[in-house]
Amino acid sequence: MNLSDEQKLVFQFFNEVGIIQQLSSTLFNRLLPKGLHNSHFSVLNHLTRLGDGRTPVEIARAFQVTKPTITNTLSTLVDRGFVRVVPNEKDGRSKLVFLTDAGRAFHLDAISRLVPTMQRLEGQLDFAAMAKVLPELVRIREILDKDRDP
Amino acid sequence: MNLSDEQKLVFQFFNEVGIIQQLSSTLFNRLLPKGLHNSHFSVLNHLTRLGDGRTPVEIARAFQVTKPTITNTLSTLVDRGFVRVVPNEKDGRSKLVFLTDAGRAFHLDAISRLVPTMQRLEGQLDFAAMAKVLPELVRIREILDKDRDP
DNA sequence: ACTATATGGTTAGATGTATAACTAAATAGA
DNA sequence: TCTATTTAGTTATACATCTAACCATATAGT
Repeated sequence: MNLSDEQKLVFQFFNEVGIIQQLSSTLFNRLLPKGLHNSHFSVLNHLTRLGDGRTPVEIARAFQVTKPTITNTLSTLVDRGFVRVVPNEKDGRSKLVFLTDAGRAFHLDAISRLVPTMQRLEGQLDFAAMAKVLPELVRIREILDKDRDP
Repeated sequence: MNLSDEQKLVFQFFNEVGIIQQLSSTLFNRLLPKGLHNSHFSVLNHLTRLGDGRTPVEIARAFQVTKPTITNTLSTLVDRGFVRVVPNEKDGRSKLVFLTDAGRAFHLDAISRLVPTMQRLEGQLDFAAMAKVLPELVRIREILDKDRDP
């Protein structure tokens, strides 16, 4: 029982992706203050870029994490005073997440922490290559995403 | 304070990588028996492909995980009887990891579990694209890897 | 209108991985 | 040779994320 060459390729691909994810998330986590992680920053970034007033499930879907995970992430952000979570008038089951002023300030501060590392990477990473690869990654992500439920 | 377009690209790239990692590892984890994860299978796969008798630190470096992480992963594999960890005669500080027969058998069994999913993905994934992207991923991984310690 | 199903969210529990701090052994430099 | 530094590994601890099970509310089918 062996894997075909194509299956080995898939495995190798996911292996590289896993390592890059590990290295990059460790890199970013170290830049954030104690107790705050990539995931918290990402949520603030998402709400800043695309607008707040979204439900937890919408946010969970955007990052492809489970509902308990987003509950946990949001509760940390609430404890830090970076978001407010209020009942949704339109739907009694759900809630809406809003950024606070402190949350917006923290987001700006976090970005300023990231910049020096980004600039260091700029000297080494091949942006043209990354830009070319990105659409392929998006397609692969979409396929995996569609595949996972049935 | 804003990110440049290039910095946004880097962020978007790592974001896609993170999501793909999450989806793929969840996919594979579900295929393995209760209590065994991607990480355990990967170690067995590594030792099978490249030969056993390696030290824990060598294995940790191959997957870019920390020493406590590999200690934990190996202890699970030892508990399951899939590897033996013995003192290294050549270096009193270190140990050597060997596959057991049960470990080899489990590895084969795990592969047979993966095959149907792999075949399902074969119908959807673009292997040519993945093969083209892979070398770029390797280069990016190597840059991140070099960058992380200094 | 009522019941069954689907959806949003939380709680409980398990586990993988990280950092910090430690011990033991090897190596390098005076 | 002796000390200082590096390297291998473990232990303690924190935390993000997962699955399973649950409650509350909304929607659909009869």
